[in-house]
Amino acid sequence: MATDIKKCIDNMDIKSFQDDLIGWFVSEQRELPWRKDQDPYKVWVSEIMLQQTRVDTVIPYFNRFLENFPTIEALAYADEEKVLKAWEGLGYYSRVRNLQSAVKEVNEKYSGRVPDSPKEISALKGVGPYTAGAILSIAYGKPEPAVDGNVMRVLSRILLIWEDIARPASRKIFETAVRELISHENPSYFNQALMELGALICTPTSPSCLLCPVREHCEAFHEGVQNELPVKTKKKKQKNVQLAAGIFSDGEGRILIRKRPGTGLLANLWEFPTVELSLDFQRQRDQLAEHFEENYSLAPKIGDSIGEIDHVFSHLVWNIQVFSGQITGEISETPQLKLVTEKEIKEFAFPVPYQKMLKQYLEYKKADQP
DNA sequence: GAGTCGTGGTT
DNA sequence: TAACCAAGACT
Repeated sequence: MATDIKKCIDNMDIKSFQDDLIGWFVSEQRELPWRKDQDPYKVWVSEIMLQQTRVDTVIPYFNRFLENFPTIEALAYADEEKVLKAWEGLGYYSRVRNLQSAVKEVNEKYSGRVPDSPKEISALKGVGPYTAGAILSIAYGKPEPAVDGNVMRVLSRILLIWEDIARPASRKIFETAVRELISHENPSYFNQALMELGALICTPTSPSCLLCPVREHCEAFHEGVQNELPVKTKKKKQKNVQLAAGIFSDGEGRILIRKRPGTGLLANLWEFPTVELSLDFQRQRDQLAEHFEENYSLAPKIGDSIGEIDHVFSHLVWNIQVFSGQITGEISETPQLKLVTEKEIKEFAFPVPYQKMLKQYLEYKKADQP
C-alpha cells in the first residue's frame, strides 16, 4: 500500500471510526427484504441481483425470486426457462445462469450448505472478489473486505486515495485498506455501513458531508476536495448497430419466436427473428427475407413496418426496424424455434427491446383489425 | 487490461 | 439530452 495511505490510516482513530460508522448504520439503515435474516442463500441471491443494479429495481425481483425458488434445493432443481423468466428485465442474464450453476454445485458438493471459506466460495461461478467478501461477512461474520463502487468512492474520500477507480487493479488497494479498518466485532455491519453510506450520504455528486457520521475522520472533507474524488476515467462511447426484426404470424395467429444462442448478448433469451443489417438500410425487407430463406427455408410475406425500437446497452446501441408479416408454408418447430399464441408467449423470457416490440405489435394489430 | 454483458434512473 | 451511473464478473 502506498505510504501516504498507510500514514493516513495510522493517523486515524480506527475504533472511533468503526463506532461512528456502525452506530450510524444501526439507526439509519434501510429496511430491505434481504436484511430480515442472514440466510446465506438469500444474501447470495441479493448480492448477485445487486451487481450493477439499483436497490429499488432489485426489491420486487428479489421477493418474486424467493417465492419461486425459496431454497438452494428449489433453485437447483428448477426449470431453466422459469429461472430465466424470473430474471426477465433485470439484465446481465449470465448472472442467473451462473447462479443456478453454482447453486447446483453447492447442493451436490456441499450438501446444500454455502461454503464459508474464501477459497471455496470464490470458486463458485459468478462469485467474484466483491460477492465472496459480501457473503462471508454478512452471512458468516468473517472479517473479509467487500469492495464495490460505493466502498471505493467512500474510502477514496476518507483516505484521500487518488488512484483511478476505473482500473481493475485499484480494487486491491481498497481491499488492503479495508483489512486495516474493518471491525472484527461486526464485519457484517462494517461492510454494509460503508456501502449504505455511499448510497445515502457519500454519493457520487454533491455528497451530504454535513450529515455524514464519519466526516471527522474524512481527509477529503478536511481538505475540501470531496467533489474531486474519486478519480474515475470515462468509458468509451457505444457502437451503433442496425437491425431488422420480423414479427410473423401463421394462419392461426400464432407468432414465430426463436431462442438466442447460449453465449453472448442476451444469451438463451427469446426473440423475434432478427438480422443485423449490413449498412444497406434501403434493403431491410430483402435482408430480412434472405435471412429467413437461408436459415429456415421460409418465405414469409413481409408486410408493414410497425415501427422502430432504439435500445441502449452498456457497449452498443441497437436501432431495430420492426416488420410484421405472414407465414404461409409449413414450419418445423424445434427447441429453438416455436410458434406460440399470444397467451403462451407470456411464459417465455424476452429482453426488454423485444417486450417493447411485442407491445407495439399488439397495438398495431388491434388498430389494424378492430 | 480492455472488452463484453442490461436496464432504468439521474444529472 | 447525452452522459453518467448502480452492492461486478468473466473472457
